[in-house]
Amino acid sequence: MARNQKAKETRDAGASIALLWGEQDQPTRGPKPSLTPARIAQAAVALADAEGLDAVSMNKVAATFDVSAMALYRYVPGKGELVDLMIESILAGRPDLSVAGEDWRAQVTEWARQCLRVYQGHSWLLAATAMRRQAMGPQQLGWLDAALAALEPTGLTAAQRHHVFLLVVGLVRNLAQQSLDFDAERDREWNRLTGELLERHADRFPALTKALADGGFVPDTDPLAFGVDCILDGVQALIDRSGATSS
Amino acid sequence: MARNQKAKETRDAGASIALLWGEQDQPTRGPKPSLTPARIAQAAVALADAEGLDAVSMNKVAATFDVSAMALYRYVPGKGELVDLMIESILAGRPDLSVAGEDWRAQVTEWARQCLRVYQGHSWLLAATAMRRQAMGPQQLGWLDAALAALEPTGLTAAQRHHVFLLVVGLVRNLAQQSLDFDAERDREWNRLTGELLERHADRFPALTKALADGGFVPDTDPLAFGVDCILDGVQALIDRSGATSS
DNA sequence: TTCAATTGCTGATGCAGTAAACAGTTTAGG
DNA sequence: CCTAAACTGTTTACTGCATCAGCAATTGAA
Repeated sequence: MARNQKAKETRDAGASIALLWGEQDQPTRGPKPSLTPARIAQAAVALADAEGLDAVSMNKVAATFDVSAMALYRYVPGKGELVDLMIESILAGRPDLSVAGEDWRAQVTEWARQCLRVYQGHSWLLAATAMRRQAMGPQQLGWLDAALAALEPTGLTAAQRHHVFLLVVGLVRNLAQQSLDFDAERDREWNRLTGELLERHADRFPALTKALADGGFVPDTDPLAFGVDCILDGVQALIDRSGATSS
Repeated sequence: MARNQKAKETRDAGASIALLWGEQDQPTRGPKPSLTPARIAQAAVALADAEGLDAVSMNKVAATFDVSAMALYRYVPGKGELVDLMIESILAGRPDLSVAGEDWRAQVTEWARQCLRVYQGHSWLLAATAMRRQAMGPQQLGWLDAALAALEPTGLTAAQRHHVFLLVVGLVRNLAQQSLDFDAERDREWNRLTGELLERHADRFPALTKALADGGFVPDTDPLAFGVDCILDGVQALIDRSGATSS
């Protein structure tokens, strides 16, 4: 029970992974393929960037190549795998943290900033990663590796570094979500109406009401820097503590 | 452009919100309605709990009441709004933080623990909240209010408290995601295969490889406590700093 | 040259959400 | 009391989706 996502994940796992890693022997006989998984993924990304994730259907993607929908299935097992490829596609290139110097805090901050940039540049990424299971391809692993590398000087255990990584990713995703909601003007109406309701039920939400009165949720500082600093101050405290313990 | 989610969110926003808040004047004339939005939402939740979010279709939900799919549209504008109701339904009841005493750290920790319990009890919640825009109903606002209230003793600004809230939610959601991936046995195969690939390309992922060798990502402590402590240590540092500034 | 492998196509299937029109039920207002 | 309006649930139908099955054309290996 609790078969959370798509129930039909029974398709050959090996094939999907080989696809993600680009490790499939191409055929010798037969007509030359006119497409590649990568090109298909690129087209899908362009479509999603322009019209949102819902606009990405096998038909529409195929249409950009003047090809029938079923042709895509010669390159990609199904739509889910296509989404995986899309994700890998926009994560291409491991983040470059060298601009942040040697300081691990600066490096983690830079990592978060670049990650956020990706999310903001592709508004569908949030939905896409939530839709699919945690199926990490090489590019995604590259980002993970970069973050863990930045955290190595902290001296934390692998598990601890992983937790910190999760904290930072969570922050980035939340900020991305937030900035998506923010400039969606059709949500203004919604916020206005909810605001009215909130006033009417102010007694049920005392802290929230007070917070709104206090200037509300308009960020006064760079939210990313704030969040990362908060996390990393916590990490620093952890380092100090374990250092004190071990000495 | 970048019309992230469903393109057809043009349906009357006022009606959806009235539905969420239960603020709709019920009719006098006509046959007595045999259903209520709340009962429909409950049935949908049961379905999602048992068979996953994908199993929640208007048809299946309607079938549990021996009613045609279209009958549901007399109570709910569309599927999106139904999902919103499902979310509100399982968040019913504001979290009770009194067991944690007066300490704000303990209260925030307790909030996170209860929140995580909800996510883990309803494996579809992650996907559902990611699918929908940030459309908070009263129950969701209640959780937000409780968190903000717990953070009031910190003396942080409203915006800062909101950021901390986002950090904690991000943490909880990541942990939920993680524990979902963990006990999904059909992902074992996937992890095994990816592990092999990773070994073969160890040079591309030095930090990751080393981390795996170091005992990997098996959590050695309570991940929730670790994350919350990390965040709250950061908050404490922030408090100390601003206290020093103002004095 | 022959044949097996491979590509891309057409057509069909099943399920999803939902719009429209309709038939039956209840109550407010004359 | 009676009619008209409001309301409920149904049937039918439309659109779009992912995907399966089978076919025709192409191409390298034998």
